[in-house]
Amino acid sequence: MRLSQFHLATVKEVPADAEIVSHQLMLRAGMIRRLAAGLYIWSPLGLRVLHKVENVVREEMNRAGAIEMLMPAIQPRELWEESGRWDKFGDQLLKLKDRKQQDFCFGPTHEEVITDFARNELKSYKQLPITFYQIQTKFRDEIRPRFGVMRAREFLMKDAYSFHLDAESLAATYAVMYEAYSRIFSRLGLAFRAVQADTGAIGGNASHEFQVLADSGEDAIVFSDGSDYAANLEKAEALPPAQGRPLPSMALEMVDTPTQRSIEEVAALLGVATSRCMKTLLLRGHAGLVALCLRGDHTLNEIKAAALDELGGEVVFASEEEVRAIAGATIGFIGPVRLPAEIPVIVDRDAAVLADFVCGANVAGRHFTGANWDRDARIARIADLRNVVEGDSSPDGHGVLHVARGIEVGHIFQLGTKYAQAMQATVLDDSGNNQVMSMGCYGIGVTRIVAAAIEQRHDAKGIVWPAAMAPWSVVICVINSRQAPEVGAAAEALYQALQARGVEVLLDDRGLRPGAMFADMELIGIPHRIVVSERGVAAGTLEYRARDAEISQTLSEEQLFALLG
RNA sequence: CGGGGUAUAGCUCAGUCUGGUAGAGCGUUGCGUUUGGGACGCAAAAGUCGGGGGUUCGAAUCCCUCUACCCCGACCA
Repeated sequence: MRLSQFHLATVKEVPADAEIVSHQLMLRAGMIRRLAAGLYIWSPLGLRVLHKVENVVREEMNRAGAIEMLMPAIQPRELWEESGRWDKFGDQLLKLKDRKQQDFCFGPTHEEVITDFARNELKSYKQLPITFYQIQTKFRDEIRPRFGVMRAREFLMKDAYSFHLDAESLAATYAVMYEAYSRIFSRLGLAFRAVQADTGAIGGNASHEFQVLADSGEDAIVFSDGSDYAANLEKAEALPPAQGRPLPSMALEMVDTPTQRSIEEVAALLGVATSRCMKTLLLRGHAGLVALCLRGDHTLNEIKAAALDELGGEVVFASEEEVRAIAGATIGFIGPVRLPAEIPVIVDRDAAVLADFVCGANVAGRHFTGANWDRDARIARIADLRNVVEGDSSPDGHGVLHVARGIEVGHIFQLGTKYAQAMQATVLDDSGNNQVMSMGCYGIGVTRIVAAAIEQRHDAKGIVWPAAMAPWSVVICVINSRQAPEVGAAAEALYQALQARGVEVLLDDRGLRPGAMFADMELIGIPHRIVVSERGVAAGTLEYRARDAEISQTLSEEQLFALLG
């Protein structure tokens, strides 16, 4: 590509609302332009990168035996009524009406459509297992789109769906997809981890997320240093503590804590560690309030809490009024001691082995010291309620957990029969009986990968693309060809020679001053740069510099060809 | 949806408190000089000051209202 014939739209300044590096650099490099909240135009440059990602994904899906197809972005309401998600999906589902006032939605995902397709097309167990996939635009009306293309409302996704006669076959394909995903992210040159995940809204059994490691990531992931255990923070189990609860050694005593409402303030006032304080949270359960107790230095895991029978699926904190009415104190002075008997106290495993702890007295401005379970407060039940922290034992018993940030770029699920059952997708088995098919689903956020790659690979000058994602492999920068025609001719010859070898080459023939040219090429992250100038032409050598190198080197044409393969 | 904020030239922003002829840098156009790390000179184009309403002799500025966008919390590829 001759740059003079392309539309490169780099800018020096960047809108103040671009918060993370990838968003800023994509804007500065001119890869994307915002159209509306969560909607982005992909410029010619951006599209080249997007296509690179798409092609790697496509190649690996094909290699794994999946078959490409394409489903409509717009889907009829009836299908979503069948699965029960028309209402359940919530406001993220963009609903539309056509001219006849019939209801449709813009697909946020395609389980319904593919299951409908499968029940019509698949009649016999002999057609199974089979995996379909598409690379297609999704729309989710996110509550808060942000970080540019990282969390946009409209985005490109590769979604695959597999169909099986039984769970064993599903597990086998799941393993194949797991491998395919690992290959994809490796080929794209990304540092990533596959972690065990909560199945969330999509539902089902086993599930893994593929997380690109980046400090700006929105997800917390944990992994063991003594095994290959890795999980989303939401999912990671906090093991019961090794030691049991010591015997009480202090008497229960009420102390004044007039303005100290937070654990930190109370601990500081009383001169005790936050780990000796009891954090008591009042939640609204389906049969009245429920108290959850955690050690003061631990945080509630809302996924674990939501799964408690008493809460039934969601975590809703009690209002200030409810707290005051029941416990006689405002938030900040709540504790398990002398709580009304109708409020069950569910205690975290680590909180349950505390003795002589500090807790709210259920009286405004007062806390207890020397509180002890059984003697002073009832335990209705002990459960795993907290988020694991750095240094906890790994749930598999090997090693210690570490916490990192990640960007979720892929997610695979064993859905089981959830959708096939609801939509009656059945096949005949080998004894002629109808069997509900088992399903797997496998998503990759194609657009998000582009942003995640930049988060991981950039420097002060701009993007540093991994080879597989670069819009062009090499750029030829031509210096002052207007006054030195032999320079232009040499650059043109090299351009032709590289093209003939199948190298994706960009010729910067814009006639800019060198500084401006170099800055642009570094911003957009071209991995290899050749400078053609009067002195190089005179010497018969090429000046080469890798994007991630500090200095240039002099190469012969043969050496360059060898380098670029 | 709750809480906070922003809206002025293509972009980044000043001007708003204290009402009085619309500003800067970058970018763009033309001419000239330049050509190894975002050049320089001269000239120029470019604004319904987010929309609507009000107060006033006079509104970017004060008041009301609507809209869009952004940030902090719950969702997800």
